[in-house]
Amino acid sequence: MPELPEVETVRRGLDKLIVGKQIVAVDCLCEKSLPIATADVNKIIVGATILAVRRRAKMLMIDLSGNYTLLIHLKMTGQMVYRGEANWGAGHPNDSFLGNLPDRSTRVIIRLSGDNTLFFNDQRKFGWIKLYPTTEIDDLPTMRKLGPEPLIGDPWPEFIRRVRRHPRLSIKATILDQTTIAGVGNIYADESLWLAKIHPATKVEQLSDDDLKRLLDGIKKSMADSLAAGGSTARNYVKADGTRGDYLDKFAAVYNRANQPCLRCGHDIAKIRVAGRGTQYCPNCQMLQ
DNA sequence: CTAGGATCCTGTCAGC
DNA sequence: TGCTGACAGGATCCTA
Repeated sequence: MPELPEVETVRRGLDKLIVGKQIVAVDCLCEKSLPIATADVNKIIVGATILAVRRRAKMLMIDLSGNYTLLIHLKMTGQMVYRGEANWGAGHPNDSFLGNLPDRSTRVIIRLSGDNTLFFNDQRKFGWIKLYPTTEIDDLPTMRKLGPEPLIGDPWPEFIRRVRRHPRLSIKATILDQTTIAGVGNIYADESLWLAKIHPATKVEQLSDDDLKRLLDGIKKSMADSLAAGGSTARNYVKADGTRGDYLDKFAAVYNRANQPCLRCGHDIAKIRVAGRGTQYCPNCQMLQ
């Protein structure tokens, strides 16, 4: 699912397409995906104009006129697809990008002025769209606790302070924790650990500040590279012009490459379980300390 | 407080 | 073919 680069890719797409448009109607096909009272949907969302699209960690914020904001999390399988004057989609990669919509993964349909439509598709129903007064967003506990943004400003001082809070935890579990650093998921965890030559199961207390500096650099590099290409997807991605690209062949050094040769040393990439997640790494380059 | 595990859902794939 | 279990890129809640 969408990690930071993918969510930022969604944000950039939506920013171009929906800002300035009015929400004409909202169709809720799955209550769990849109836990907002129908009365509020009709009173607050319908009729509002979209002012801005923001992102923090893996969450999207769509600011509406009337001082309300839609807070969106795509979780594992959420995606946004826009149909109308443009044909665009980003998020979890599957054929819903290209097929007729709505389909059986469609959870919410947002109808916009100018006969445009925004589909929120989410196969596993883990994602959601919530509504808050704009001024309350920053005060939400989940927002307040988030670690620094990897690609904004200098995250290092906060990153090292927050990593060191968990000396006995594996480094992979630590960086997957959104309160350590924002936006890292399973792909970028594995990729950045490979770049830094750190075994995913290493305890934090075994790592030097230099190790952790390399790891943060790896997080920044893998995310920046992915973002430059329009966000990764495991199988394919649909670019703004509707064509498909293949991320993994170009970027991923370890993710989804079990039993294939390490791009650095040629040793077979191994797959193990760390922090309850499938974990790929090079047993030769990434030694356990 | 910490760390580990179960859990929310649907779909796909490997193995029998 | 049909069944079963494992697994999937997230994050929260529960337990010890």
